[in-house]
This record gives sequence, C-alpha cells and structure tokens, in this order.
Amino acid sequence: MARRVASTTGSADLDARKATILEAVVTEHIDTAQPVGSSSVATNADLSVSPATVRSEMVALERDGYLAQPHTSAGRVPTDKGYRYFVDHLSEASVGSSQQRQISEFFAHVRGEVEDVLEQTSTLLSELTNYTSVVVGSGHSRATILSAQLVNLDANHQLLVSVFSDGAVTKHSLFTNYTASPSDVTEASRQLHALLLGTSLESRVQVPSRTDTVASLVREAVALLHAVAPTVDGEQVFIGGSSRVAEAFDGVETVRKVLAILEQELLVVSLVQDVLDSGSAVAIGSENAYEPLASCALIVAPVTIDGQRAGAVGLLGPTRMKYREALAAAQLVSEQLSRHLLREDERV
Amino acid sequence: MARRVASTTGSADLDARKATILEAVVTEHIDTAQPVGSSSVATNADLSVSPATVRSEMVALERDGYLAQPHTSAGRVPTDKGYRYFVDHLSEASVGSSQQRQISEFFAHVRGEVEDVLEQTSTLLSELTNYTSVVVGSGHSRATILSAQLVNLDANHQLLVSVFSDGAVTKHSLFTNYTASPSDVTEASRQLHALLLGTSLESRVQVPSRTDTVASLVREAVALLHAVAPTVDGEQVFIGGSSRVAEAFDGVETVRKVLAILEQELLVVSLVQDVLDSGSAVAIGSENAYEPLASCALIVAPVTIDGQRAGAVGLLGPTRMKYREALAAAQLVSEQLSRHLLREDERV
DNA sequence: TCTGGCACTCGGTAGAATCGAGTGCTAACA
DNA sequence: TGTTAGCACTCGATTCTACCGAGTGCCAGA
Repeated sequence: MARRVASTTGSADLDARKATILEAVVTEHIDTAQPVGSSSVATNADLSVSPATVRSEMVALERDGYLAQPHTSAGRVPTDKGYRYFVDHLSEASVGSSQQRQISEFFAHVRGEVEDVLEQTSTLLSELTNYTSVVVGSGHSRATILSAQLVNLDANHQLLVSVFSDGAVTKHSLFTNYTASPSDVTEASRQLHALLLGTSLESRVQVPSRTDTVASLVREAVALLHAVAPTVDGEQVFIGGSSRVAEAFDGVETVRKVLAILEQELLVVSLVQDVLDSGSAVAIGSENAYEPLASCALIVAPVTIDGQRAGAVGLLGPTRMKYREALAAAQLVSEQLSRHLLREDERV
Repeated sequence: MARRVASTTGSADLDARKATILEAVVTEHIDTAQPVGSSSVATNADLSVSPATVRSEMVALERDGYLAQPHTSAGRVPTDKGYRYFVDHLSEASVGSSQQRQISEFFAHVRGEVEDVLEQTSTLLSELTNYTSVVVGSGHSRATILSAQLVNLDANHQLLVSVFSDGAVTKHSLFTNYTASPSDVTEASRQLHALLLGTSLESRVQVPSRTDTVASLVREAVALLHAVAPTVDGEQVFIGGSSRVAEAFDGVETVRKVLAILEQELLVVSLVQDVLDSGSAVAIGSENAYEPLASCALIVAPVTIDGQRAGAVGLLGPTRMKYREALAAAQLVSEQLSRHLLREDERV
C-alpha cells in the first residue's frame, strides 16, 4: 500500500502505542469534529496508561507531523499526514449488511443505457455514504463499432452517428465547405458503415484517397470520429449529491470553492486520474493537486472491464470523512458496477 | 403584466410617493442586504420630504404587506409582495454594452451539437449575471425523424437509434423475450426507417399487425419511441454556476436545500414550467411552488422556435437579486438562443 | 518509564454596559 | 390636512469583563 506523504519524511512505522493513540485521535475527531484531548484518548483507547503518558506521546506525534494543535491548551487534531497514516493502516471493513443489500438490489434491478446506470450509481453511492459522489465513465475507444451513418441535416451539414458495441451512441457534426447531394450522403453513409463496422476507434482504417464528394465525406467523417475519440471528451462525469458538500463544511466559502471545482468536469476527471495514478485509493487534503481541496479527501475506486480501466467511482468529503465506511462502499460499488458493465458487455 | 400576489389583497396601484419609497427600499436592500431606514430613503430617493413623512408612509406600506420589520427599531425589508410590486413596475432596462457584446460574440461563434450549445449557454448566463442559471431544452416532439435504425447488441437486446431534424439523436434499449436473428434485425431496421422517415413523434404511424419476429420488432420499436417521447424525459436540463448558490446565501443550510433542489431535474423543469404558466417572468419567494425556495427568486424566459416553446432559460438567485439586470440578461440570451436555434433549424 | 500533581494557557461563554440606528408618537406649523 | 421637528424609547449589535474549564507542559516521585 502506498504511503506517499508518510514516506517523504522518512519516518518508519509508528510504534504500537503511538499508532493506537493516533488512531484514537483520528477516530474521535472524525466523529466529533472537535480537537481531541489526552484524557479522552486515555479512556477510550484501551491502552491502560494515564493521560499524562498519552500527552507525552502526543507531543512526539505532533513533532513528527501527525497531529497539530489549533492553539495552546486545546486538544490535538490530525494533520493530513496523520489521516494518511490512519488510512494506510486501516483494517479492512465491509459495508453494513443493509447497505450491502441496497447495493445488490440496485444492480439486480438497474436497467437501461449505460449513462443512466452510471448516473444512478452516482446517486446510489451518494445516498449510501452521505458524501458527494463522482462517477467517471471512460471513453469507448476499445468498443467496436456496430454502426456508422451519415445523416443529411443540410447541404453543408451532416451528422455522423455511430453506435458502439458497449451500447454507446455518439454524434458529431460534419460541416463541409462543398455541397453534398442527398444521394452522395447516402452513398457515403453506406461506405462509411462498411468501412467502420467491426473496427474500434483505435484501429487504423483505410480511407479512400479519391477526391470526389463521396470519398471526401467518408474521409472527413472517419477523421472526425478518430480525432475526437482519444480526447478526454469521451469521458462522462456524473456528480451525485452535490448538495452534501454543504453538509460537509460549515464555511460557505469552502462550499463555494468545492462546488466550483465540481462544475469543471475536466478538472474532476484529472483529479480522479491523479488519485488512480498515485497507487493509493485516497487523496487527503493537500495531496490533492488542487489547492481549494485542501480540506477535502477524495476516495477513488477504479471500474474495470476485463482488467481494462473503464472508469472510476469516487467520493468527495471533508478530510475528516468516515474513511472506513466510505472506502468500503466505494470499493463494493465499483466492483459491482464493473461486474454489471461486464455482463452488459458480454452479451454482445 | 401579471400581479398575482398583489392582486390577492385587492390593493390597487400604490400612489406615486409610496411607490417611490417602496422602490427605494427594495433597491437599497438588494444592494446592501440590510434593513433600510427612513432617513436613507429620504435622502436617496429624491422626494423632498422628511424622514418622518417617509416613516408614516412606511407604516402604511407595512400594513399593506409590502414591507416588514425584522424587529422593532430596525429598518424595513421588502416582503415577497413588495418585490413583486417592484418587479411588475420595473422600467425596462437593457444589459450593459460589454455584456451585450459578450452575448453576441458567444452566439456568433458557438457551434456544435444543440446539447453543447445549451450547456455553454447556461455557463454564459451564469457568468454574465453571477447567478445560478438553468437552461431547459424541451423534447423534440415536433422535429421530424430523419433516420431510425435498430442495432443488434445481443439476441434479446436491440438499440433503437433515431436521428431528428433538429439534430437530436436518441437511443432506447429494446429488450425482447424472443430471439431475433441478425437478419431479422436488419430487416426490421430497414422497415422501421421507411416507416418513420419524415414523421414526427406526434404522428400516428401505421404499424404492421403481423406476428412474425420482424413485425414484432418494428411494432415494439415504434411503441417504445412513442411511449418515451411525450414524457418530460425528453427535457434536458443544464445547470450553470451552481457554486454561485453559495454566494447568494450565507446560511449553509439554505445552500444545501437549494442545491438539493437543483439536483432533481424533474423538479427544476416543473418549477420553470410553473413560472412560464404563471404569465409572469419571475417567481418570487413563496410564489415558488416549493417551500425550500422561499428565499429564492426564479427568473424565466422562454425559448421559442417558430413561435413554439422550445425550452427556457432561467436564473435562480436570492429574493434580493438584481432583477433589472438579471431579467434583461435572461431575456436577451433567450432571444438570441431562440434565433440561434431557429437558424440551425432552418438549414434543414 | 510511567504517573499524579500542579501551575498555566487560552478559547468560549455569560453578563453588564454601552452604543446607535431606527422607530412611533406628539405637538406645532404651513 | 398633510408635513415636520423633537423626543423618548426599543432592541440588536458591540464591547468589555470576569470566569470557567478543558487541556496542556513540566516536574518530582514511584
């Protein structure tokens, strides 16, 4: 398991007692949102030592950057590094059985287009956890093309409609500076279909080199499709429960900043991708590449089809979020979603 | 112009001085978010009377429900009825020239699919006004069908892909409890295309009554398309600048509630529709059918193509929003958008 | 190495005093 | 009759103080 921040200071594992204390502080702070004092740690965590002992350990933990004091004579609060240690040493937890049922129930009955499933999944995840959820559906560059056609909207404006084996349908406008007759378009559409059928967006396709209208249409349509394909443009982002941002923070300004981020799909995609690349399942506070997320944690679980990344599900909450439950929920949902999409895929 | 609330108490127009005072109170309160006192009205509004006179008028305005006092010995605040009067008697204002340029600029250069245009329009509107914007694109029930095809995803799962004259592309999954061979699907697709070409979703279509697989496929596909069409399902909603909700209110709880509403597309559509139906351009506070919007105002301007409602643009802000500017912006954008869509449409 | 004891810090809360914006009322005035 | 100046009054907001207590750091003793 990655321990990015912890490793930067070269610190090894904490000894058992420090670890227990850190865990107690994190747990209680997540629960109460208040600084945690030595005495409550001494009583709650079942190490039979006095508050004074806990205190001296806390001093050490603060020195090493795991804890911080809002001000003298207040309790301790975990730092990002403290949360990081906590998360990295989290005992695996499974989601509650009622939630488990809710998830199975959902995937057993959900039906319809992939987009709808992804959107509903994002709502599900948000309702399960009470955090804002993010579902990213990656492009369909691996899917094969089942159908491609050109539809004549206008003498200079055709619509390229493609259907993919994963059930996706895309449309792209093709504007030409020459005029194509309806019959040209029909013929181009026929050729295009024959040409692209069974290929994927990653395939090389032999386009006609002739210069007549039909050939030009075909050439431009293929180029259009292949040009747009590999960009992030293909990524679909679904945000669920954005109103929960307002539950997670109590400063209106923080809420505004976080919402502003969620509005930018590209940014969200890249944040999620960063977490996936980091090798960890969570980005905590300043680990997020984006400053306004300093008080947020982003949990991400990949969605795969046949071992291929097909997207990701994520949860965005405050750094003091309930990592154990949220991680478990994200993981379970991503697994089930992967399985669900695979099943859809295999039908082809 | 409608004066829904005002008319409920049977009150006629206010006399000139009361109107001036009310306007002054509303204007200042919108600006400062503070209760407005008699003296500042006396100096700012250019009726040459003393604060005492203003005061006695304010008493009357409060009695009639246009103003309210947060507590004794505070200034006055407009009620929803007060805002309503203000809005109904608003002098027409045009948007600033720099904004006007921004809007023309936008519509001169925007290109691509309708959905993209609508989404970008919503961003534009939000940036122009600093309020959260709503753009609703209505269904394409009037548009004629340019193409319809069935694509075989699976023995029991076909995808119905339709292309409309307005450039819209829809897809619907068709699950059958019988098995259709690829050639059946191809044939059904051919028939379907011939059958639907040139019709609109409102047209009656003569479906084959035979019971063979192909006919069944055709019949079910037509039914599927026509069943889904007239529902609100066809409405597309684009929210722009949802983070600005957090700017408009300072209670996190209010922000949460409003965001929660914006998450429900159907609700948003119906709210917008309500305003359109009301005959006014704005729903203020409790005029909104939905209680959590009691502190919000919703401005709506219809988008039309050929006199037909094709959607709407809206702005959601606090009741103390800048009505004049926001109304002007919404109106101008809706006009330009209508023109833009019409141009797209006429090309067909 | 741990612990109990203790002085100390400092944010939060409660209460009192004060301030002042704004009101309502009244009596006089045009 | 409508308008105005004057004035007492109200009440939220602000400031100040005192004080409480949770929590700390340190130290001496077990």
